[in-house]
Amino acid sequence: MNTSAASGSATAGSQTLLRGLQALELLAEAEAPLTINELAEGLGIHRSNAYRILRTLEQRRFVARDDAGRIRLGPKLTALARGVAPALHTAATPAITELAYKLGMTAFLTVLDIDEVVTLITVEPSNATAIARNPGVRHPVERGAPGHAMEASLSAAERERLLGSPEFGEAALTAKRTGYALSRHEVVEGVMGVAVPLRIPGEPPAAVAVVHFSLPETLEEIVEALQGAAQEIAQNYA
Amino acid sequence: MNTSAASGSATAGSQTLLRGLQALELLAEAEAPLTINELAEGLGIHRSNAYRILRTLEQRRFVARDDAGRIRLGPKLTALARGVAPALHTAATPAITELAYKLGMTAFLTVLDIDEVVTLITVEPSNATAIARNPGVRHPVERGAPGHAMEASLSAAERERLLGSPEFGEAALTAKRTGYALSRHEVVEGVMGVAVPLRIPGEPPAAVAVVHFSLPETLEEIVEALQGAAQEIAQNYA
DNA sequence: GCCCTCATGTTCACTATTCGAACATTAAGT
DNA sequence: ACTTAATGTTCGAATAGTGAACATGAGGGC
Repeated sequence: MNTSAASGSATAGSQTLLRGLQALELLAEAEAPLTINELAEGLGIHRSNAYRILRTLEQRRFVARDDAGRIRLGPKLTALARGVAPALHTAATPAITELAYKLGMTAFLTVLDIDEVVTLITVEPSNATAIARNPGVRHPVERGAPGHAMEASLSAAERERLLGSPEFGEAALTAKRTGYALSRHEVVEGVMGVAVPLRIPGEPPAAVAVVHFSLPETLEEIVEALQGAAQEIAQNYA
Repeated sequence: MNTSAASGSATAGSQTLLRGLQALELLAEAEAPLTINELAEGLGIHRSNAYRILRTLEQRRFVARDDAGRIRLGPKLTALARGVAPALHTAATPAITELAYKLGMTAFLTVLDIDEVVTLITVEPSNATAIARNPGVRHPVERGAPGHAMEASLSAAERERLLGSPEFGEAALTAKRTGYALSRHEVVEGVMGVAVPLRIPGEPPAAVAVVHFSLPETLEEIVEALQGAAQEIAQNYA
């Protein structure tokens, strides 16, 4: 038995746990709840194994079954997600909120997860046209202002370790020089983003950003506000 | 080997997966990142097992190690949490936002996870004094207006299956009659909550709620706005 | 410098745990 | 009533998990 991992004599991982985690990923990606057959097939395992995994996930409330017996992620995961970078969350929420209302734009905080940008906090001021970049949204670093800003905040060695090469991208080099990053249409069509990096020792590389529909005249003001927010977060950080 | 579960001849769960999930819970509850020793001890397992579990969790990015080698939950979990009740999320976000701005109070959506209330969505209008009830916050059903409202929306049979007894609490009975629930100081000291139930077939019992510092004169208006939001969500639900 | 201690990480033989074919059971078509 | 399909469980064979013991490295005191 070797589904490409978890075997071999070297130091491997745990097969059953791996499959359980993959089950969670599968359920998160599926837009509709899955049946056991779909789950077993998706994992490439026998149904009876899927059952054992399911029981365990259910027992810990990571998943729940709806009226029709279909399997879906449980609210427990939302609770778990609260444990992601709690100190950063606490330090950043007020500053991001203030930023959003001050500029009248959707503001957010992102962190770098190896080679992916993950949105942690989003605040939409009431007057802003809704630009959905909800917490949990994820995409490669190469796209979008926050990605460029975070890439720019890495040392060559860090970049190599995380992204596999020490050579910075065009946009990141620009951001390294100017201290902020810009993007157009890179993540959401028709939307522009501005971001500044935020590095806190012990926390992953992060960025503070806002998005808007058009290039504002007041780019300098925006960058200043972003940098102010970043500083405030760093200071409030316990 | 029987750490109280995962053994026996009947239909049991998976030991390794169970421990992996418990590791995630442990990391979520710890306010600071853990060392491997702490993790192994917390799980009551040998260090070498903790390593294998850790490797697997790391491989899937459920956890990450910081510069000091300490273990913390990864942003991946925030991404996963996006898969929790996505249809409900989509249907509810606009209505909750509108509600918050209309009433000038912190508004939120909760769901019932067996016997616990979990907050899924929170919106704070700019003028509201910050009342932190962030997504993922969790407490027993017995406390708070949303809990009472959701309890009231259950049938006796459902209540028995979920909570172990078919006998409704005082507050839930009141809510059953009036159609909304009230609470004071039950979750956050000095804060009052108003909630209405929201049942959507295929989704867990939910509630729409707002919180405020004092009992407003306009309770009727608030209840009407809440009911309006609940209806809107039900209609937008795909 | 040297020795001691504590924390991290890996190896390997033994066995508990997982695997999956086969068997039940219920539901929905035809 | 017969067929197809989906859900759930059982049990011996085979594999993946367990933890004592072995490495390695980083301080800390003397």
